[in-house]
Amino acid sequence: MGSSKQQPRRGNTRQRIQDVALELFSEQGYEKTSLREIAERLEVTKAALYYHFKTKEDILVSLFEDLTRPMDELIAWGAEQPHSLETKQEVLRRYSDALSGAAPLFRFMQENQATVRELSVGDAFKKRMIALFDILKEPDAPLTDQVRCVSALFTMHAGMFALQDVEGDPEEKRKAVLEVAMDLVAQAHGGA
Amino acid sequence: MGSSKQQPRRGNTRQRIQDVALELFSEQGYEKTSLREIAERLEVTKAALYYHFKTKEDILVSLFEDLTRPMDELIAWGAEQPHSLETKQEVLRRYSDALSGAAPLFRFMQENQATVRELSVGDAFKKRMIALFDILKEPDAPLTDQVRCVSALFTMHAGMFALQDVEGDPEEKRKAVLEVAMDLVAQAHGGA
Amino acid sequence: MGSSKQQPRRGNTRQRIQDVALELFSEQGYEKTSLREIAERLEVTKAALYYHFKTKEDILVSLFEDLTRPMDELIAWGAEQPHSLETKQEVLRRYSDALSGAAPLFRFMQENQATVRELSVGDAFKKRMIALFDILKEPDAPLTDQVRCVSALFTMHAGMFALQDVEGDPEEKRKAVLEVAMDLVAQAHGGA
Amino acid sequence: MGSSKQQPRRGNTRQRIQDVALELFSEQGYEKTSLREIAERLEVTKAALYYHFKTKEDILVSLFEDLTRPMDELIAWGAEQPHSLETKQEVLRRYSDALSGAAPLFRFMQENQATVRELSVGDAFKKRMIALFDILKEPDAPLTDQVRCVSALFTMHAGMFALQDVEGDPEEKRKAVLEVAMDLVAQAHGGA
DNA sequence: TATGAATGAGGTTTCATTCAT
DNA sequence: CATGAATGAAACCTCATTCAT
Repeated sequence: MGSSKQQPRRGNTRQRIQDVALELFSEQGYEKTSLREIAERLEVTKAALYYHFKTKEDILVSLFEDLTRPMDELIAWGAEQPHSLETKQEVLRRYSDALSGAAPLFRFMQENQATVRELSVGDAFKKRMIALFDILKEPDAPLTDQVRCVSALFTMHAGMFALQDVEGDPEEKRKAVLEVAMDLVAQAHGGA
Repeated sequence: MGSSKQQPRRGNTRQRIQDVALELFSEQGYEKTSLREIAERLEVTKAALYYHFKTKEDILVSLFEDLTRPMDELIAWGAEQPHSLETKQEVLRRYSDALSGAAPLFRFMQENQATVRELSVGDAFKKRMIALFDILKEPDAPLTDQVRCVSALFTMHAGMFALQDVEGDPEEKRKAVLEVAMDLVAQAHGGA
Repeated sequence: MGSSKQQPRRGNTRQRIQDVALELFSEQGYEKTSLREIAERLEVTKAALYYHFKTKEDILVSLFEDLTRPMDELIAWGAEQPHSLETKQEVLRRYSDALSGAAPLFRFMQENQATVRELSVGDAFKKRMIALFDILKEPDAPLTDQVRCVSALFTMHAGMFALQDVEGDPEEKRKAVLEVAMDLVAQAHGGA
Repeated sequence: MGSSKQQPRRGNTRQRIQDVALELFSEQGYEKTSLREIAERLEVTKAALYYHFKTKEDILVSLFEDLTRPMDELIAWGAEQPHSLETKQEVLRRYSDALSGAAPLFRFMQENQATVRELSVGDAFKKRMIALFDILKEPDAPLTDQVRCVSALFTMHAGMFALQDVEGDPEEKRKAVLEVAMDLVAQAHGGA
């Protein structure tokens, strides 16, 4: 407390870097966000960033690892359940929750696909998508129903951001998005 | 004619720049594609690009303008039709055609949203999306149906790329995507 | 003519970069010479260096290629001659001439072996040494005579610099160095 | 003793730093070896190095001082002896022994002359060379014989490394090198 | 004896852009 | 219609070093 100009910088710097980085990455994109910018916001030198992370990409990787753990667990759980509609719905419900806990990261992923594709997190992300897709779709579903499942996924990822201009409270939007996704998956499940 | 060793290279350089640029932009992203790279592929100097285009962004703008004209016309037409289901379906059908004629550009738009948002084409793109959305949705549609319309749009844009790993012939995929989009819009129309 | 501050910079920049680089590399070493330093001496920006050379190492490579051509030819010639003492002496004589035409480069090579070993020119240099060694030594020479040949080579490379503190005219020093080298090789030739 | 998981790590850290540093310096060169690298190999932090040595250069200086003491003594002894051939030969013999006890350091000195020249050890090394040279050569020896003495020195320093590719057992190589050096000095002594 | 956290200076490289020819 | 030469800004990253604990 008090007005010491230079507080002793406790052990939270790593976390603060992640916070600022995620904010900037998701606002401006990965390439357009320079380490200088991140450092300046934190009133730290660039070299300090390199004390905590080996490379720029490493910052992103760390964010991804920290924020997508719940999804990993969810997918692992889902993959072991029976392929029933109930399972699928439960997965969607929980996925929706997880998403809103890591919204900025997913906005980032959505809007920086070209960049992310070349990065190691791109692979991880793609694998997750495929795993989810395999949970939602029936083994020999016709093309149309496969599209429905993909569409459900996209709707959940992009829906929130696309609805930013639409008036209404965020929680209601989330429910609406979830409902449409559930619907699509239900149709695909029935149509098999 | 005469004894030119080089390829004919008529007044088509501008076009060739656009072709290569679109290919690279959509493959690697806008920021990761340098003018040097474009120039090298064309076996031309960077300075030559500046004879044909004022800036890097200008290349992108020109691509956008040239390739989205059909959509502009479609939207203008659609906005004047009655808000019937038939109109909406007709718009979706024609939009699907237009999309497959400019697939790389749309892939680019989809995968570089963060970049594009700051550029002038970002605005134009967003306006188009909103215009389309206004054609598809009923004026006072409930949130869920609005999501369905947004979802239909996203499905069309992203569907093709998302289905790259799924086996099947492209034209059939396109039809499947269109069918799901039509379905969503029909539900939204009926549910109003 | 006259005192224009900024002469039009003719097509000699590449050459001037090489000159300055060689001077600095040989004075201070490769790692301790920064591109900033080279650029400043030439009153040019760092980026200009990159117009003419792809990397820092490339500058060195170009120097090596340009300055060691005569040696390559000499070695190629020597390899085809009979293994007589006359051949060996002729090679030494001509090598001594070639060396004094590229003295700064060889001083650099001598004094930056650790650095150069990791660089592509290191390999080229080593190969040349081995080729020369093979010309000078008899196929089954005893170890001592092999050492004499190596020693002759080293004497020629390092001799000039090591004698900097000794008083005397450079041309005479060169002759003395050559004489000792010739002697060593003659002993080795006779001793086989 | 006790249940320490780590290696004993007594008060020998200073020594271990020197060992690793010498290994890396001689393998990669002084500039290319960073303190981070040394610290990592020792599983210690960079700051720990600064507890034992004031600067990076200090590590090198300490190595030099510790490893060249025998030579200092040898040179001091030699300077007081009569300038006879026997003295010279004795000096060479003992120098050869001393060299093989500190081979990596001398390899380092040989291969990093450019770097070392600016450092304090450079001076010390040069002074030693001159002192040795003064022992080996006759006061008014003709240029050629001076070259022979320099050459003898170079042969001993560089010979071992240059012969790495030649087959044969190290101890025999050392003897061959010594023999050639003795020969050169004998010629110089006789020729005066 | 050592570490954790940070700094300041500087390194090489890349980029979009300009302009005289 | 195009090139050759260059620039200024900025990028990512590494290094030796410091200091409170």
